Amino acid sequence: MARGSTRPTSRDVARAAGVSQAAVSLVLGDKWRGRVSEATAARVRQAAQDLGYRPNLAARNLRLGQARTALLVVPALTNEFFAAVYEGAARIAAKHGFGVVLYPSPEGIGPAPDPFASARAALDGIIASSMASEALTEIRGDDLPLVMLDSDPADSLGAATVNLDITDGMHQITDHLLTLGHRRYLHLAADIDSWTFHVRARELATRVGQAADTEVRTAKTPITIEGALAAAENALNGPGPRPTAIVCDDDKLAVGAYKAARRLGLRIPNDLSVTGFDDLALATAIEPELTTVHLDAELFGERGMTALLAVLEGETPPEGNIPVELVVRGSTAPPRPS
Amino acid sequence: MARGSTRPTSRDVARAAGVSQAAVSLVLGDKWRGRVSEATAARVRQAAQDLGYRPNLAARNLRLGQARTALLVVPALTNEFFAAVYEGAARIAAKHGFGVVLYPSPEGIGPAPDPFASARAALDGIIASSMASEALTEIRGDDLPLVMLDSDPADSLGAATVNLDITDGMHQITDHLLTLGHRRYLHLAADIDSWTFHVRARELATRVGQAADTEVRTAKTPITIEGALAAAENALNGPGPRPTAIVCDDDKLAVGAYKAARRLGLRIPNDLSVTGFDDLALATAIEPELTTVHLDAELFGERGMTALLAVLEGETPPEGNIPVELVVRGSTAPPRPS
DNA sequence: CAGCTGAAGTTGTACGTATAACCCCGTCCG
DNA sequence: CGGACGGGGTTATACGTACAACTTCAGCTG
Repeated sequence: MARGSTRPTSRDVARAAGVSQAAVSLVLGDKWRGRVSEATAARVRQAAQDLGYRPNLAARNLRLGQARTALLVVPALTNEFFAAVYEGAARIAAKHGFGVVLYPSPEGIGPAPDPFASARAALDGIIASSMASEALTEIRGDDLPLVMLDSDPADSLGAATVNLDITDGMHQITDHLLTLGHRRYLHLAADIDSWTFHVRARELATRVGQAADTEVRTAKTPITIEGALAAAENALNGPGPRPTAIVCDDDKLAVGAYKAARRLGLRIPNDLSVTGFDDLALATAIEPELTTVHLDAELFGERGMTALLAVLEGETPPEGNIPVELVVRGSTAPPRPS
Repeated sequence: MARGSTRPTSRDVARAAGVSQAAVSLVLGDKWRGRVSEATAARVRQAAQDLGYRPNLAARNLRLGQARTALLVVPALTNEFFAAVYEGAARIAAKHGFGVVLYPSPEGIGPAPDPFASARAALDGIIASSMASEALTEIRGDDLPLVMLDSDPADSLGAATVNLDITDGMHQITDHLLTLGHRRYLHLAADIDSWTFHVRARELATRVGQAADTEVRTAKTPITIEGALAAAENALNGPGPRPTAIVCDDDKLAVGAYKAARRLGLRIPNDLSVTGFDDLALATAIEPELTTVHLDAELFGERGMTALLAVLEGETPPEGNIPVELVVRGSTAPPRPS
């Protein structure tokens, strides 16, 4: 681990500037007004510059008893949505001199080998996205401040929660499809026991159920294109009259639905309408472009970090869901008259 | 920043177990063989468990003079490719008790407000992916160990480099298309001054140029679907006989090519062959599925971290490019006989 | 039984920083 | 002219850990 010549410390800077180490700390910490003369301050800054001095973060954190670092726990970073959440969170964090370190889920990296590795970075707080709380308690020390994204506000154990307005998103989708005249639905559902997906299923069922002569079939699948393809094809081939619209829990599932439709010779949107959820890059890559609910993932991350910072300051984080918006593209149309 | 009751320290554990702080450090650091009795060791571990003790990383890092943390610099995390690079790097890092912290490019987060924020975490080394070195020098202290991914081995200023075998990837593509019989090519090129993209252009030109009666047109575009669409449409409408194959620097650009083809009423692959590069999730989402070069991004990240660890140990990192593989799907076919 | 050895600890210190508490000296006021 | 005051610093200390150097004592050997 030999780092050639050891890095200069504040003491080295002090020596070079002909002052005490404390003075260096004062100047560089911007707390020198009325304590150090303008001239010496300038000398110190120059010396720091010349030596290429960088403060030792470990020492600073130790002294201050805080790390200015938050942990973001996400299921999978390769999902564009969570990458955007990270970027939003990191942007706000940077504004406050905080860093964000990632823990891409127990699956992605494996559980920490020993109990200490889980505390890899010194942490001030945790933002957990779409996570079951069991996995969390291992990471969370005893009482690390916690903000939960995308989780049931009802049982978040006192942790602050930030959510997208999923409910409204589902309402917008169903209203759109009902207005177009669809009556027979297939719900291509993510096979994950998670709050958001529960909400989606529930809202879809009740909302559609309020109209007359409607029917909702459900097919569960892991969130992969192949899984969705198989599930959709299977469900579309099922008995009884074929659904005219597929509501997918996720854009990726919609891609599977597209492929199933193609296999069965159904044209989208003429023979079959398909909707997604998330509005990932995928949505506009496929043909026809996907009608889906746009989620502002970056804003989601920003709000999460804002909430965490509030908690750290002892304030109550702001309430309120983040609005979402249905984006109507080419994958939905009125059902073919039978 | 009040964290209710302060966390227990090794001294608290010592008190609880009736030993000295040093003994705690020994036991928990697994260096106690022949220094502490089995019985006391057990008592210490129990006490640590009971108190929920987590060592203070800042203090440990300060003591050891190392952070066990690497910085990964990537252009944009929302690009699935770089997210995968991260996961690979993080996996290897975790195995060695290292953490990985991200710096998603000057663009993504903005330059660090003050020179110190750039050193947010205490770092042992840097892995920079697809970056110009200017942006780096600001972050890199004076002599932080550096590994460069996806950069010109010839002018990496002594830093270790790890690369995918881009050259071979381009050869595989061109050989595939030449064998199919294509003679007129459009190169949809990323408008970025970066090593990889230079290599791609160069290899395409020379390789295709070696065959008789061939022609390569180039259209530059930013890496966005809309940009690629515009560039491709424009180029396809250009004067002279129309290209029969579009070679794209990137899968995302291929999506633009698909859209251009659709607009012009050209069917893929019958009227027009299209190839990508990267093999992102996009590649199998679009129809027909894209013939592209598969890059193992995770392995790329793993190799990058392995190289960095080697440098940190004072060893010479392993050489050799990572092999890539052409995946032939449905977007390429022999050109229509004219 | 003096001296040595090894087990089982303990004491002490250093890492680099931030800051509280102190100090010195020139000025100004009463 | 004594003392209060403030500008411009300095000295000393603590944060929590890891580890080198020391201590203590029981058991053994010659």
